[in-house]
Amino acid sequence: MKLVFWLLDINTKIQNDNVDLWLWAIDKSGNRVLLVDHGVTAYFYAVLHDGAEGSYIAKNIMLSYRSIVTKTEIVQRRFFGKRVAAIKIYCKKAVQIAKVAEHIRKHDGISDCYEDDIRPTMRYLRDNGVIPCSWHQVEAKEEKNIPDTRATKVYSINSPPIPLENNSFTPDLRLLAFSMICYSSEGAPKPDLNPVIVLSTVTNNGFEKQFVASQNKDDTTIIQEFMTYIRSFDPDIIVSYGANRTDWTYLRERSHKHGFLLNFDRASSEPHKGVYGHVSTTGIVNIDLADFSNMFPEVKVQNLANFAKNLGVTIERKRIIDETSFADFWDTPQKNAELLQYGLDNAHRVYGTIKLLIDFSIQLSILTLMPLDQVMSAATGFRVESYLIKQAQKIGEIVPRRLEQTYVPYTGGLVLLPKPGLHENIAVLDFKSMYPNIMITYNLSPDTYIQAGDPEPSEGVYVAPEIGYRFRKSPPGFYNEALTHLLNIRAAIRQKMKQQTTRTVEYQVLNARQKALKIITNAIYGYAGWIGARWYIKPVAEAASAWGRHIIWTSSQMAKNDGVEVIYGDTDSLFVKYDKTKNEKLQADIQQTLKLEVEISHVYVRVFFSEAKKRYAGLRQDGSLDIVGLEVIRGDWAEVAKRVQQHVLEIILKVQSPEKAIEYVKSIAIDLQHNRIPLEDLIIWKTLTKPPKNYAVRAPHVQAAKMLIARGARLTIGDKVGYVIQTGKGPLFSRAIPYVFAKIDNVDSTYYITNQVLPAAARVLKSFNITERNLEAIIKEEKTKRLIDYF
DNA sequence: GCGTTCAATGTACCT
DNA sequence: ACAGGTACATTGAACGCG
Repeated sequence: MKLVFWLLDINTKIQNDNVDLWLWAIDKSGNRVLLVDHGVTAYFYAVLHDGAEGSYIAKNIMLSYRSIVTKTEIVQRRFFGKRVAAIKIYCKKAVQIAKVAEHIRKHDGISDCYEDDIRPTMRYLRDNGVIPCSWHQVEAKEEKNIPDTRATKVYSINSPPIPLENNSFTPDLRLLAFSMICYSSEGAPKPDLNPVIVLSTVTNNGFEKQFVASQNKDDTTIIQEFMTYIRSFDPDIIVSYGANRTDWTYLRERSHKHGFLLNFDRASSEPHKGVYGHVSTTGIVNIDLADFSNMFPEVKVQNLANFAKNLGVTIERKRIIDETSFADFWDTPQKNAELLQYGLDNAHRVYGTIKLLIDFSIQLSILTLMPLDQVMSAATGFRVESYLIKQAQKIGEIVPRRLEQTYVPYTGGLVLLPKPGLHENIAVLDFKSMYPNIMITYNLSPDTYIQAGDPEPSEGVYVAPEIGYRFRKSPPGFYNEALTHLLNIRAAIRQKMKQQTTRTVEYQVLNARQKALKIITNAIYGYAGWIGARWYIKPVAEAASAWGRHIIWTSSQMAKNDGVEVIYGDTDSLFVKYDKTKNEKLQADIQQTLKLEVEISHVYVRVFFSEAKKRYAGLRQDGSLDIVGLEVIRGDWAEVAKRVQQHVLEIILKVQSPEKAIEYVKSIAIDLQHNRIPLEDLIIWKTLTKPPKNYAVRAPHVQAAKMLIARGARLTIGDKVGYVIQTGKGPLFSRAIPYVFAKIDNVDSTYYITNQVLPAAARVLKSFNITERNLEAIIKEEKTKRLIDYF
């Protein structure tokens, strides 16, 4: 029978060395179905030496490995752009590939073997043009003997599915968001000791359900009921915040302790570690919102509440209960209701957030061919690579192996020295998608690079400035085609979006798609210079940045020659004095000379620069402030210092009165002296970048982390530690204390004045001849004045 | 023994 | 585990001085 389905998830099933492909899907009637393909082809390439006798070698291989190799073909392919002849070697079983390739690699006449390291799921999707999160059609036969699976029907298929043309709509997916609370009276909960007390769930039909441990904190029943509930609701997607790191392992260990398995997924298996640090739940897309955090660097302290709030998902209740208080809330009957509500709130936060991000995830999955449950947990480099592997197939490029490479840095973008002080009417010129466009214009790609000493091709070369690397002008390289493709599709989508007046579902999908395209496009330059890349060729990235420097430098010279004052510039932007006529002429000249598009992204009414690069503040025409690089937007300064600097900047840029700014700084300093600033505004957050004992110096946040760990907290690399500085003798690090243990009366207000508020304020006021010393003196003066008043 | 100087360490930012 | 460029605070050893 013919079956039309939407592909939700894909996994391999290995039984007696046989690799089957399992496609979890939703059919047109909304049935959850499983398609099993028993006939997956497994192959790899053995690239031949120049002039090697391919057919002879192939015959030999067939003979030597006749129990394993089923077929060989001589094929023409490309490898780093070079034409190569290769033997495509088909094996009976996918599990044998790596071993066979290892042997054949050493054969006479074979230069190397490739693509034995491509995962069977990727191979299947790529070779057959099957796309995750998309509709397909296939000839299917009902199969009865696949036990232990939760699917309305199980089919076997003998030929791969064919994607349908009209792919745009997503079926109604069943979504379950959950959040877990554990009981621990001492420090971080440990699965061997501490029970799960509350499991809260919210589903897409608006239904809330909570599982609460018994009075004596026995979690046997709730974990079982939680699983029963999952099985009966049968979600397609299960979402959490942080479950890949904690909840799944925790629940698993609790279950095992009680003597049962956490086997709620559609194949009755337990959550298990997959690729890219991801946890797989077979047949169910497991999404962890914590994996999205690098998309939102503006959220400085990563947690569910901040994350949700940043996206506009707010819960009416204001109270956040600290993890360390869960036990107290459980033990105090009057607080029970609040604890339960908090759990439910979190499940709602998870649900509200994934609703905003699911379209993007789906689009990224479609673009990269990575299954939906992997794409968000995969690092950028692997997403780019997955996209490139898909593209490589189209041009017959063999996928290189990942090699151990030594890291050798190269020169990057050019940053111009800013002109310090206040400037009026400043236009910001931006090169649109600079690196992608440079790579297209100069055909920078692993397969167009001409190695030093190699002869120049007849079609000519582009020579990178400063470094002199050469790239053949034609044909278009692998990256060139990929980038052109990405940019063109994105432009088309944005055009389509412009035609839409209302925010339809289609608009949302288009928007998600263009975002996915954008992040992949922008990451290709970085990928090219990444030593972990399969297609790593350092000169490609090096040449792109060399052209970038040349372009920004030349443009700044052109501006000067046109009588346009240049205030600042960084990599792909130029800050210049605004003059409509002159700017537009410059824009046109740059475009003509340098072959890259420039736009005037905005004009500042007034902009402030200190002497430092990468730090400035600009006043926009609508009255808003852009603050860049300064303490205000840094996560490792106390809130009080950031607020002071923000106000100082506003006063300087709007009112333009340093005196008023000083008054303000003074008032806060005095508030600090009198402990009138709440403790939470004094917390300094810093990230642990290694295990505390590995630090070479004694740093405040490390000391604070050690104190937290001593009290049972679970802290790992990447966690933020919040501390405050207390009064006392000795160096700073000895006076740092985790903010949860701190008391406002013990806070060292002098530190906050001299090392936080004053430097932050002086960063701006120095340009107006007010130094930290001045400020300090003014504050002291105020203090004595008060004393005199007092006496 | 004490204050000053400066490289090293560490973190977070910009494009 | 996409790149390099940059600012800045704090530590801690080296240094100079008395």
